[in-house]
Amino acid sequence: MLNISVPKEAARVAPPELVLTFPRQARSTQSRVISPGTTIYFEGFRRSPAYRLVDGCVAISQTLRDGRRQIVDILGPGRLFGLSLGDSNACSAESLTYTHIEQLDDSLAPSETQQEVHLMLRRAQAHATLLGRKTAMEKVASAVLDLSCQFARPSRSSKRRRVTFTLYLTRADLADWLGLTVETVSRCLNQLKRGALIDFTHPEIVTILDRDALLEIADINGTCRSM
Amino acid sequence: MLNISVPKEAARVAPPELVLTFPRQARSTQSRVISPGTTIYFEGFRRSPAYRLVDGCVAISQTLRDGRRQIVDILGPGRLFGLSLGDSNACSAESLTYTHIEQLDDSLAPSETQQEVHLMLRRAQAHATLLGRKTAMEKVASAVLDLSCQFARPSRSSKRRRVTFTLYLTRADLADWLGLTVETVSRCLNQLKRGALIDFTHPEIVTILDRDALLEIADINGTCRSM
DNA sequence: CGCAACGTTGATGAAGCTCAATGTCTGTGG
DNA sequence: CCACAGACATTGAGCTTCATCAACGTTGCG
Repeated sequence: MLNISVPKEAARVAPPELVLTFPRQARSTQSRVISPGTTIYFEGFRRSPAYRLVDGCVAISQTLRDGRRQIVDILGPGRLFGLSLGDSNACSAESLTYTHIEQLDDSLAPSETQQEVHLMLRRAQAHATLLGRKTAMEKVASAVLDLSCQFARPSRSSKRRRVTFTLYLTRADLADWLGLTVETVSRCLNQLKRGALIDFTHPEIVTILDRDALLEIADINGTCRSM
Repeated sequence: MLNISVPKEAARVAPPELVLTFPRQARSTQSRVISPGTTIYFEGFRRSPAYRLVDGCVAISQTLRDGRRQIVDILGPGRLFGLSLGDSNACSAESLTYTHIEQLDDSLAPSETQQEVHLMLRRAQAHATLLGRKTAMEKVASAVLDLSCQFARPSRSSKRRRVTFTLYLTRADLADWLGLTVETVSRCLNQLKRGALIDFTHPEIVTILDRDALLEIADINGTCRSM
């Protein structure tokens, strides 16, 4: 007989009260700062407007019926999102920190949105390769490099190779992004720390100590290497 | 110490002689049929023209340095591909059977390519969720459903629920698509067969016997459910 | 303080990988 | 026609990686 067990997991569906609504307001560009953990739009619901992420961090995710969640992309400053075409959102979007977003009006140059969609696609493909074919260690190294590019702080002394960035993702977010568990993510990060490839004292402020070694492990294929 | 072992695997990089070249020819739509296993364009090389898949099956894939391969999408009749923007291909494209493709000229309605890019993105996101969060059984069920939609044969008697389709992918291709191994794919397919959800006598002609049960297992999120 | 959310660490278990043997099908050449 | 080779698929046995379960540490906040 066919005996298929669904992984048991508490339903982890986001509470719908948190969904963001903009006050009605005519014409001028709507801009606002939202708190960590705000759902900007929700998978399956009527399509939302598009946004520009001015500052902060947003996770784009999908959720299976039983609550398993997959973060499909992590967005940093400058990225656009909510550009889908259908009449419902394919994904949810959630802020991971205080985040400044701007609602896009229709006057945006189409080439800009087109470029963003292509970027999303390239990143989604690279991420599929990561999810399907990389080991836990490789996944974590890739994630650290990707995030260091998107969230690098202007290094005050510019001592080369020592990029520091804020990790807006919790270990659980990282796990949902990388197709791992919290524990595995934690173990990998600490292994990288012990190996002196990265450093952190607070769990959310990470410094890259040996970028080349990380690149070596991550086996990155262009997408992030060039970032 | 940091002890990261790379999965051992023979380099599986495609032989470059097989790369497709079109004969130079002015203006008229170029159309041709290519053999199974032909590389239409190669990851990292100068960007190719775009194509329409008239008939057959094409795999879009990426490869890690050590040869691990991830198939990022499987295309059936009607799909467009090679639409990337950069100046090199992010992925390779390979035919999996005798495949009729048409080179697109620039006169194509931009809305059509735009729609295709959005479709690619939606599918890549759904696939990321599959790769990161589904079990082997769920992955295989999802794949069977997806392929049955893209490659369903016109059923002669239209007895409902009994869709039959040609599985152009080998077990190895399925494994590379689903982030599994050949053996696991084979075991799952045979388990579905023993459970009478699908049937096949030849390994490449598959019949769906219980679509609802497959949907139940696959936990599909819209993308394919609606197909 | 005491609770809640998050992170770390260790012990154990299982899903899926690896390795190996065998089966099936197709095409080729004697 | 049959033997054989090669590619692909199946099946079983054992092992590895990562998930699960559990305990404990840390931080921040009412």
